[in-house]
Amino acid sequence: MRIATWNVNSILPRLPRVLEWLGQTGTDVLCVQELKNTTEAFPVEPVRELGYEVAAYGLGRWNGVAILSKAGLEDVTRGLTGEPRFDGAAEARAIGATCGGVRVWSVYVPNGREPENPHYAYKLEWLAALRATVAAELGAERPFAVLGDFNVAPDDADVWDITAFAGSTHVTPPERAALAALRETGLADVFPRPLKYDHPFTYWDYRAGNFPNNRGMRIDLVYGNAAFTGAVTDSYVDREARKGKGPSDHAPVVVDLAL
DNA sequence: ATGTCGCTATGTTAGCGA
Repeated sequence: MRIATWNVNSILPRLPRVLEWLGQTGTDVLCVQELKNTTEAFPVEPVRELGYEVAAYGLGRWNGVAILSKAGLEDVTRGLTGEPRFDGAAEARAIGATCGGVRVWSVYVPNGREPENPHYAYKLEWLAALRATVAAELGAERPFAVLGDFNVAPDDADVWDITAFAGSTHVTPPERAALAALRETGLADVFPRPLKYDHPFTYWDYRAGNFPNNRGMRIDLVYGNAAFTGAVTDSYVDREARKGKGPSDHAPVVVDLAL
């Protein structure tokens, strides 16, 4: 089974590339983030024509997550248990489903903006709710993984230049501690191969030639339990999908499993 | 580092988020 995660930065303008990529890679289960649209506006038909079932969760112009599967799609859950709101509003940042016996969550963790911004406290609260939701669902038997845009670089090596991140979100100790607490429920980082350079980045800002200069970050992650990681045969970042006309600013992370 | 992209309303350009 091939499972992947991809922040597409709006599903409608990205649809041609997503469809082409699904056809090329034969991905069985794709976790999508940043739909930037409502559940109802998700382009279900063209995805269905490729053989995928779709579970989408979008509330408007921001956020939005989905799971596309041709391995079955059951027990869909929208939102986290005890999920915090921001500025009084619910946001569509998490969706879970069981696909061919594997429980997957597609998550889009809040950005945090700046450490002083209320969005940063919201980010930490959101990660705590993710941990609680995961802890309640985890079992030893069933393969389980949380995939998505975590908006946290787990290690200094996961950004192109740690000195450029002084005072910034994505690298602060509380954010990294929240990831560590998530792993402590029984999950491990499925570390992908880079297809180029020494270190796998998954996101490069559109501006300033960041992609050609490889000024990237590894913030799109796959956290799996032992039943999941024990079945992994390969994992890589498909940086080819960041190239060319009209790409997302994120590349997909692909995981192959002997399941 | 802030050079781009996508979205919406204030609407054919500005402001916001990332």
